Formats: sequence, C-alpha cells, structure tokens
Amino acid sequence: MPQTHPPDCPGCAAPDLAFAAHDHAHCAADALARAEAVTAANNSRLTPVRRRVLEILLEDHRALGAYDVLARLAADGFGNQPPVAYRALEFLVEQGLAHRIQRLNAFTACAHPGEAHAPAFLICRACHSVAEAEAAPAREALDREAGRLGFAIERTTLEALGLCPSCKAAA
Amino acid sequence: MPQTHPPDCPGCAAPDLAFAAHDHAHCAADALARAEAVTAANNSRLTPVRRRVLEILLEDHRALGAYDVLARLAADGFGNQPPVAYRALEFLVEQGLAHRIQRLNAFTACAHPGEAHAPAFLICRACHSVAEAEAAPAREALDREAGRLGFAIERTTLEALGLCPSCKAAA
DNA sequence: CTTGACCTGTTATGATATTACATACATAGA
DNA sequence: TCTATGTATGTAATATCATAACAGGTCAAG
Ligand SMILES: [Zn+2]
Ligand SMILES: [Zn+2]
Ligand SMILES: [Zn+2]
Ligand SMILES: [Zn+2]
Repeated sequence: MPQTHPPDCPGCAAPDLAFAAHDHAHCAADALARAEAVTAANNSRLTPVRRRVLEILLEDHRALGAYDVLARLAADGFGNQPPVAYRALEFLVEQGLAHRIQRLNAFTACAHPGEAHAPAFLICRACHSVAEAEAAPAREALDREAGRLGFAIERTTLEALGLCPSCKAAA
Repeated sequence: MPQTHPPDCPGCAAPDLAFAAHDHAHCAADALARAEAVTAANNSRLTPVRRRVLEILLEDHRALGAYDVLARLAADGFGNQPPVAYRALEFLVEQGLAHRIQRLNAFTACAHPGEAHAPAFLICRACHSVAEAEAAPAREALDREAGRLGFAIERTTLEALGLCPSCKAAA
C-alpha cells in the first residue's frame, strides 16, 4: 500500500535525478509506493512478478536487458522463459512505470511514476547510468521542424549518449 | 566518378525531402555521386559490395533491415552471411552515407551525404517512409536540459513516429 | 459452481547482431 | 617482378533480443 510520508521528507527534497547524490532507498521505496497507487487508479494489478521486476529495475538508475531481468526472476523462483520477463516489462511500460531505452535494448524504471511526462534519456557511456531529462523543449523544436514538412509527430524517441557529471570529472 | 550536372538541375531544385514529390532517380544518382566524392576525400573505398548496399538503400526513402539488404546482396552474387551486410552498413554509417534507425533496427541512406549534419528522423507509421529533419534546434534544447544536470551530450538519437503528409491526408 | 477475463508458465521459433578465422585482393616497397 | 602489408570479403558458429502459440491456474461476477 502507498505509505504516506511527510511532505518535507529529505529523500523527496533531494533532486530526483539519477546523477545527483540522493537517498536511493527512499527513491526506490517511493517509486514502488507510487506504482501501487498508479496501478490501483488504473484498475490494473501489480502482481508479484510485475512488482518484482519493478523492484529489480529500481535497484539502481540503470537500464537492464530483458534477459538480465529474467535471470533475476528465475533466481527468485519465477518462470525462466523470455515471455515472463517481456510481459512484465511491457506491462510496466504501458503503465508508465518503466521506459524502454532503444539504444540499449533495455529497460529502466521510471523516475517520475504517476506524473505525465515525455522523457528524454541521458545515458552515460562510462558508468551506464540513465537519467530522465525534460523532453518538452526538444519535442517542441522537433514539432516545428516536422510541421514544416507536413509531418504529424505522435511519439518521439529522444536519447542522448555522453558523460555524466562524475564520469566527466573523473576523465 | 561524380558526374557533374548543372547547378540549376530541376532534380536538385526540388526540396530534397522524402515526403515531397521529387525526381527520385536524380535524387539517388546524386547521392551515389556524392558518395564517390566523400569516400575519395576520406581515402576510403566504395567497393562493389558497399556501393551495391548504398544503391539498395537509395531505392526509396525507407529503412531496410540488415537481413533484407543481405538477401538482396546474396541475390546479386555477393556473400550471404550476416557480416557481409553488417560490415558494409557499418562502413556507410561511418562515412555518413547512411544512418541507423534505432526504433526500426534498420538502415536508411543519408539524404544529405557530404554535408555535416545531425539529423532527426521522421518515420511514417503507415507507409514506413523515413525523412531527415534538422535536429539542431532539438539538440540545443536537449543540451540545455542536460547541462542543467551536468551531463555532457556527445551523440543523440532523435526519432519521431507519426504520419507523413500523404498518409495524414489519406486518414 | 460455472463462466469469462486475465495472468503465468512452457515450448518453439524468429529476428537481430557479433566473434573468430580463413581467403582474396590491392598496393607499396625491395 | 615479387613479396610484404594492410584491408576487404567470405563463411561458420554463436550470441543476443523478441514473439507466437498454447496449456493451465486464479479469481471474481453472475
Ligand atoms: Zn534513486
Ligand atoms: Zn557516468
Ligand atoms: Zn529521393
Ligand atoms: Zn506515410
């Protein structure tokens, strides 16, 4: 059940960014609680497999391949055939609780579950962490270019590869 | 060899856009001529396989999977193992003569070979045609968002799915 | 208790991509 | 000309990613 926690919660106060230092235990617990709320509101069910997949994705701000997820599931006693993982991942993506990263053929937990958002992804090529950035400005720019060609955009894939702050500092 | 043609060429005068009506034979021939020039300038070689792959990609403004390309190559008497296609495609991408479309796991000929450009791709979900749009404005918007998080973008994948002008009209 | 919707498990297969090694070809010295 | 070298191509084998099709289980509405 979505356990409420104080609005001045220090975990929440930290910028909810993958790259910023933050209380990740809180970050993950909060995302799970939100997931419960989202699925309840949608009349869909966060079953044990689905919940476990989300927990696995929430372990850190990275993207995991379907087969990596599957291996973890199998170790936990769930089915170990690809559809088990793919179906749960598909469900989470539909519910807005996870995102697919095209460049990586992999999936990452949503950093803002429950909030309508069209994310752009920032992927560190060194440490492989993934953060969500606001996509709206880029999307608007694309809409303008597309409009010029008479093209009506419905969905966008915006992904950037580069160096996160710490890896940049290290280099 | 890149055969020159008049600067007032009607093919060139038409907007070089996948969605606009244009003299595609000229479009493809010109791209091929530019490819010769680009590879010559780079001291790289547009060998028969590579050239044939480019011709195949240039047949229309769509994206083709590596195995589709491979089937065509095999039919032409070239090797019929995956690396034959993947290597030629990789070469073309490196030379800026083709682009990879992540969403489709497929490749498309570059519409502006020889010109430095960072394209965004507009993919029609109905007729599967692919056009290149100017990515710079969207890229700048992304750079701003990324900069806010301390992330240094090196490369972007900008792809939009939607309806091209004619498919939109048909619907 | 039966029905129907949905979820999970499994088998089998399809689609995409790479590694490793062998062979052929170009071309630049000797 | 004749090798030496780098580069390109061919092929076998394998790795990785993804879906189709069907069987059985769960659960709540009727
Ligand atoms: Zn976190
Ligand atoms: Zn990093
Ligand atoms: Zn054309
Ligand atoms: Zn179309």
